[in-house]
Amino acid sequence: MDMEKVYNFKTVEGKWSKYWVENKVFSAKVDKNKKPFTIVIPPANITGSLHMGHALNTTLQDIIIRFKKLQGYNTLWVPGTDHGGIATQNVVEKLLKKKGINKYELGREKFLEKMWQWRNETGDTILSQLKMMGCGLDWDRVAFTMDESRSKAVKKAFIELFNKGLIYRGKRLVNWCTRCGTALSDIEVEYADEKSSLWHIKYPLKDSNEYIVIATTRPETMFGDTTVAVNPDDDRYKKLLGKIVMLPLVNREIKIIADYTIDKTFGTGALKVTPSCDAVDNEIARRNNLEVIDVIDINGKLINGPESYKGLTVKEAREKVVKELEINGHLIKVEDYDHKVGKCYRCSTTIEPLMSEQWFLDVRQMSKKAIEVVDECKTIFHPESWKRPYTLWLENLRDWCISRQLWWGHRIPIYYCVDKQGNKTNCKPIASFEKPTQCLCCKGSNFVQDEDVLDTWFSSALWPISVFGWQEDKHNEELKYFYPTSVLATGHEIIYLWVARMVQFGLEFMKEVPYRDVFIHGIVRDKHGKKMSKSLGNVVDPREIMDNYGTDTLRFALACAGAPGRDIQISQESFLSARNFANKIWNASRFIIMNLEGIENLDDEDITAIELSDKWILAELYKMSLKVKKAYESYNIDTASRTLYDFFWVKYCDWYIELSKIRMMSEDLQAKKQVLKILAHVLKVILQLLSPVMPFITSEIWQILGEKKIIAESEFLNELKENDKCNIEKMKSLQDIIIALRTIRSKMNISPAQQIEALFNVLDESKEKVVKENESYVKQLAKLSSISFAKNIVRPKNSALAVVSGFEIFLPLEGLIDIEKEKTRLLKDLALAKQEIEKSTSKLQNDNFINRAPSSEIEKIKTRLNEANIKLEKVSESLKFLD
RNA sequence: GGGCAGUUAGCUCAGGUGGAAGAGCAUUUCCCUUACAAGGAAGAGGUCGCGGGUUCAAACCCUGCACUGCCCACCA
Repeated sequence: MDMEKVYNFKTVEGKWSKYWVENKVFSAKVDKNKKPFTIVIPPANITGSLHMGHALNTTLQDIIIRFKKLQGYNTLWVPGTDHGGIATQNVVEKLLKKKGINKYELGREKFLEKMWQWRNETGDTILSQLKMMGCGLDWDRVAFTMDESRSKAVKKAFIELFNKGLIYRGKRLVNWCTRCGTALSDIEVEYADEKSSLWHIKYPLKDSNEYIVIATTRPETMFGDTTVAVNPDDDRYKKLLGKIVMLPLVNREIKIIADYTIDKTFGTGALKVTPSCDAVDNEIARRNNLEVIDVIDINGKLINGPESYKGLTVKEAREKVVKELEINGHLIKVEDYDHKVGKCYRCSTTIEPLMSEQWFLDVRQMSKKAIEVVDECKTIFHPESWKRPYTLWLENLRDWCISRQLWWGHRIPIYYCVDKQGNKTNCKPIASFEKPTQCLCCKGSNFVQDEDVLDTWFSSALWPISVFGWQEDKHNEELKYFYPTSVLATGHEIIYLWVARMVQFGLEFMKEVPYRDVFIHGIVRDKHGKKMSKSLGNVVDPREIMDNYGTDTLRFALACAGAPGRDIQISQESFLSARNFANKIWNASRFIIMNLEGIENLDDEDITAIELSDKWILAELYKMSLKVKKAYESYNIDTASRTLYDFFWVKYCDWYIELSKIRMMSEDLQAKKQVLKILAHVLKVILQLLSPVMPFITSEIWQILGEKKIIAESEFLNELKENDKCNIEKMKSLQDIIIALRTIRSKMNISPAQQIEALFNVLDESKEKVVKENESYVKQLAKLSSISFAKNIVRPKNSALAVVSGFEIFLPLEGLIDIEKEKTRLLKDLALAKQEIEKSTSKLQNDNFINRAPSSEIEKIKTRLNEANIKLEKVSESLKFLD
């Protein structure tokens, strides 16, 4: 077998990603004899190309899917993309704008053609990137939130909800983005700090010289004021309640009323109430039956104010109002004031709250049920700490504004009856899949469809049921088998936008939660903890990492990067160790494979552990395997990855392979076969356990090892239940000796090529046997020419000393030893021993410790004290000779 | 204003149920020893944010506080 010295990921990765797709390795069918394990991918927006967030999200899901497949589940991971509503429309709008095309001039139909063209040309970019990443998705099931079937699901859901009376139309205060020209739901508004001013304005009382001062951040909305509100307990204003004030500049009469929500301590304690521009004010107006006067239109320009203001932008109007108030002496003072201003989550334009006719979804019942199922652990958050934010959000949720004044999206399946002139009649609108033929009220046959489209998250919320064909009429086997899905993996930024809504819709339409587990992972940040963004220029492009270091490297680095639920910081440097790990795997495997050449009949079935090192590595392997599997099961992907790394590098390579070298290269074919069997077995188990994280390199090596089934389709090898802890302890003694001797060699600068002899003075007879039996280990790894065991050995001149594992070891180093260095070393040892004696003694002299600590703990301390005492004695003795 | 996380070696982070502080990177010394220099061996580096408490024993449990980050919220 020809294996390069440095792992060449490029050829390996290309080969396997192609293989998995072409051979439909991850395709799944209903199979009632097998348990399903299902994940639906969070559908990426079609504007997207792979960024670190996707890379993390999909890596974690792929790890879970591949692990479950190895465990024998019928796994299914459904791929797909999202049409992405505003985000996508914005991208195409911008592209057209560059070409000088305006969407309104183009018209709805032509614009949608452009949208579809764009979607068809670039919308699958991210899917091909997921293939490159090796994601074990079922590529026969690619879904798109706006394909025919998913569109049907959206209509079906809308019609059902409408007919239940849960979807209603109403004029309400909504979040309006003047740039996107659409309403947004409450969660689509992001708040940003903005430096502004607080203007204190005099509102004069009618027929009086008195006035009340209000404080506002939005003076330009004053033309929509319908009252001034104060707290009923505010002594300053009690006498003014019910009085009339004259609204400055327009001299309209408005009343001073009391409302308990007014904060006496803020501003002047008096609030100008503009019900059409502010949610709080709107509430006050509702409670007090106040008039609502629109002052800002959907273009962000003033209406209904004085003639000279009409058509001004908010900014222009503000400047003008302030100036006029100042001239008229109404402006008392202007304070600097920082506050949060709502911004569109897609284009960052300042949101104007304004009155608008929209479709709303009544979420009260759905929210209640969505909270219940999480309380009852029908769906479990990992980590659990996300349960509370989820619940709190649902508890305070207001009805969902689901209509958007966009063109790209699912057009609302509502039809209005129109008369011959094309004007809407007063007949009841009809929710329907197709244009109705006859009006139920007036028997008319002319209809127009609602112009609006649905919030993109409406179709996302249906994802776990729509991908399994809930919308299709035929009896649905797939939905029954694969739903509820097993786990949803996502970052915490879309718990509200998406996760909660899927639970609501899943319960509403299926009477069953959409997934058993929700695995919330962190958001990828740069090495300074900043969110990655193009504007900050701190983006680490996963494709670049894949190109430079390989996909397995990217995946491993991400898998290790953080504990569940915590944001992770990642930098170029963090990929180096993963890259090195891949190379280490390659070379260790290459070494085993080289030695396997020409050896036949290596059967996993009859592995016999002959030596201590064999028993030890099998015991460690068993321990590690349990730990890794448990970690995968509980979504502790970082623990699984790190455990594998450590085991492979330290236990397997640094110790077991090193200890096995002699036998591996031995002339004795029996001995050689025996050790290679274990080496190969351990390697295979590691490869299997690691394959979910690093599927490429493990698949390749697995194949080179001669396995017929590919690793992804293999089943976990049985661990040899070698779990005798005794062997781990025995090995520990030997390792301690080896390390002690290596330390001396290193301190004395003895070249690795130079073999030295060692005299082992036995202090603890119980250890003698193990070390004697395995003295070759010590000789080999500490590079000794010979070891002689005896009792009461006299210290040879010019020798170095190690007191370890029940031995006093002398290394005669005539001509090599540096007496001063040895002295320093021993003095340090001595100090440590003294410290230990002090600590242990004081513990053992403490009656409370003796009475209350478990006996095993007391024994441990006694042993420690004993060893320290021996060390102290032997080291001081030795120091005398050095003078 | 609430809620949630975090604070451990120079940097990035691990540390189930409390019993002598760990890794990677960086750093020092030695070594191209026939798998790997993207490597091997050895070392240096930490009063585990601060103050109380519980306990024989606290990085870990309880309680204050400080700082950082995130999310939510109608102080105009």
